[in-house]
Amino acid sequence: MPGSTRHTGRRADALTKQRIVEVAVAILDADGERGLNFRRLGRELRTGPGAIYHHVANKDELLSAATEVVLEPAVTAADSARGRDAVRTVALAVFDAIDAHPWAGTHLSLTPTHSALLRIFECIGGHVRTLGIPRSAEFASASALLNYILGVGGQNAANARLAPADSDRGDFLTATAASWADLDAERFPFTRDVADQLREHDDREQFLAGIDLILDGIRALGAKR
Amino acid sequence: MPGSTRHTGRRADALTKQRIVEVAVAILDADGERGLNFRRLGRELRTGPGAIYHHVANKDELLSAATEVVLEPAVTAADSARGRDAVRTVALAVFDAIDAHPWAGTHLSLTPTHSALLRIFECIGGHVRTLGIPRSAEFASASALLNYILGVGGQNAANARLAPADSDRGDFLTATAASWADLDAERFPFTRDVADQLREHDDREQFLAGIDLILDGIRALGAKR
DNA sequence: ACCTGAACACCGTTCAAGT
DNA sequence: ACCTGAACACCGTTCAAGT
Repeated sequence: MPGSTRHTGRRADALTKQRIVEVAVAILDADGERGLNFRRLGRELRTGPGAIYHHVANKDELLSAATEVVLEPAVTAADSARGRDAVRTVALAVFDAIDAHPWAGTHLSLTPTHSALLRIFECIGGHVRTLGIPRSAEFASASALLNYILGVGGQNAANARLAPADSDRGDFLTATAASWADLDAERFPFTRDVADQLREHDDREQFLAGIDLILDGIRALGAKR
Repeated sequence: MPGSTRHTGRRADALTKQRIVEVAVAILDADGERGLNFRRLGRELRTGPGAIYHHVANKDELLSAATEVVLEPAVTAADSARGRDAVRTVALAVFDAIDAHPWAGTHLSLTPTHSALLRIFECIGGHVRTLGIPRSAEFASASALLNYILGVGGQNAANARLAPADSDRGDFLTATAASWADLDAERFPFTRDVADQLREHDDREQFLAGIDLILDGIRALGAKR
């Protein structure tokens, strides 16, 4: 029988960091960060809460490891994307990962030292370097792109918390757009006017438009030289 | 005697939402979000934790009110900034508020519905509207600016948590720069190279450089018409 | 060495009892 | 009407006892 063992202290389905993180990701995807705790994790892994600590140092490390798992496609994109679309490719990969796993966006926004960010930053920087801008502007340009990506990611994550996965996202947008259209005409003329655009916009497309604005701004630095 | 009262059920120094929020801001500034709890708040206000709930609905509302207070200069800037520097003015006001009160950056990143953001968005949008870009691009452009501002704010807040107020910020930057310079030369050529720039960069200046990149990108949209 | 789960510390929130 | 603080529910984390 595969996996059969005697009943020693160890379990047949040995607890590993990988299994713990997998279950954590499933809980996070189902119920968000609020749904994840060591008692529930223990229950789903058929053990006590203390056992988890033999494999992860604390909840923060667990969240980081879970974030690493769901950001894997983005990091892979970062390691291999080349050419003029490299930034758009990796940016979209990050966007999609956070869209599918909003809790990861929150964690990344709160954890600028996360190792995935370093590889994404490197990818962005490598591309920025091909644009022929002054050396002194490279760091700021790459940082601007990463900060924008994290900003959108954080907002997306927050919006996902407001409009839970099971609720209708269209209803949520419609309600927000309606409240914008109702704002005081004197104080909020712009916001009132763009209420329609909010209703019909595509998050992903708009995210890319922002990336393109920054890339255009960076290219303009090169042209000025 | 001013303020003297008999010892009825009410207190001489009546509990008000304003006083509660003031004390909360002081605690948050001193010890961050981790330092704020209802027991401590009660102690400093010479009452029990339950009394707070007569004036604020819960901790989230308390954090929002505290954020509102420290973002007041930014919101004022948003309501009055005019002309070509309007976006830079309001962006810097937000930056400075979060720099002085990092916990507010975290809360804003997590709360896209915060009323202060609406006024900042309106200010940004009003300026974007003067740039002569297609109507269809206005919403995305204003959103890009706000998302960038919130992204930087969130990162700043996270960095402040990593390098507490009392520690030397120069040491922190030096240590991070050193770790970047030590990265694998094959996999992280860009990050290694910009380690020096990290060491010497000015956060505020770099933040503005990013705002300018986006504004340049937006202006390019107008030129294309 | 790894697992177990009771216990500890801490915190948001509620509520019955007070004035 | 507002205040008080004990109590409840919940959770991260530790640790003595097990195998």
